[in-house]
Amino acid sequence: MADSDVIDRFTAFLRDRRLPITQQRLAIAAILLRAHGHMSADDVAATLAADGQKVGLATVYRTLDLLVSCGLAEQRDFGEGFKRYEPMHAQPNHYHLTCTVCGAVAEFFDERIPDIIRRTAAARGFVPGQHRLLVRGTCRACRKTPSVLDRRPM
Amino acid sequence: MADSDVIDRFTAFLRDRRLPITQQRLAIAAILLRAHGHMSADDVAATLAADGQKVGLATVYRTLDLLVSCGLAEQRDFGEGFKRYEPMHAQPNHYHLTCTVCGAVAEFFDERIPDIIRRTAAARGFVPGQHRLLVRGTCRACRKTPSVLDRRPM
DNA sequence: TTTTGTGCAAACAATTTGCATGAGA
DNA sequence: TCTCATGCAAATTGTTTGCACAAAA
Repeated sequence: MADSDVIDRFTAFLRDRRLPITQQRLAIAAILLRAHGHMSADDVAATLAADGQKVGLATVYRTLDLLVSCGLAEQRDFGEGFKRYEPMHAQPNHYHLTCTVCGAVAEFFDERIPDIIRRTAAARGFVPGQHRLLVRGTCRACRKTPSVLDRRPM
Repeated sequence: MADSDVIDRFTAFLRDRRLPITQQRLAIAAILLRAHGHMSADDVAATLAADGQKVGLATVYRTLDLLVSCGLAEQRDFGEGFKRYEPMHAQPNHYHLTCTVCGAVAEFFDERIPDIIRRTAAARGFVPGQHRLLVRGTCRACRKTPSVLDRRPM
């Protein structure tokens, strides 16, 4: 639950691999893991900069990779032309509703979906791994602006 | 059904907008629309080149955009770092099973999924537009190689 | 003959990499 | 002190754009 808990998991991971526990790594982990949204590498760097810490973008990318490797974060692609990183303390398996007007991302889960996938896959001899479901649309707040800007890849 | 049918729709679209019907446009449309898979811009250019026709990559991109605009193709992002284009003569709404070993893409559809989405969205005041479901895993043929290469964005 | 397209090369944006220097253990 | 990380700048990759020339209407 506590932030420090997650940071501890990260430091344990680093120690385990005999990798230095640097200020930058801790700062980046703190920013991403404390965030509720889905941040881009740039978002992380900007937050860091706003905080007075200047960390190179390359370091941000490298550290985000580490967080992904140890399972504390996941890379996401919403088809925006860049990637976002999602902290993994949330539900392990969930789907996304993204608003094409304001960019807000809401999450939901329905266990019927993995079930449908399991059956469909089994019927074709396909062994399913991860899956994702992305729904684009308009959130309650933006309802008035239906958004025709939906020519992005799915 | 016939290829020429789809090409006709494309030429009609061009004529309608008073846009020139060029050899390159016809060649690109023919290649993409005849394809069963999901091709990248590079794939299209390579096929064209193998055919003796040399068309600039920029033209390929521009024409693929046109095909998307007129609804004959859709842009897809499988998280590979580049985009693919899918001809739209197939089922209008379907989901993807992609093999992380060989890259094969299979399609399926299950009407319970749009249903679940409609209900979930309604419950939150979200107006759903398009949605997509992507399942990664291992296809029957590649079953023996479970693929640990799954650190790509979802 | 007047659009609009095409090809090429340069421009771009996100991400990665090489390398000299600096910080952790 | 030895290893590995960092920062910067250069390199890479997919895609887009500007512009002189060429093809379609």
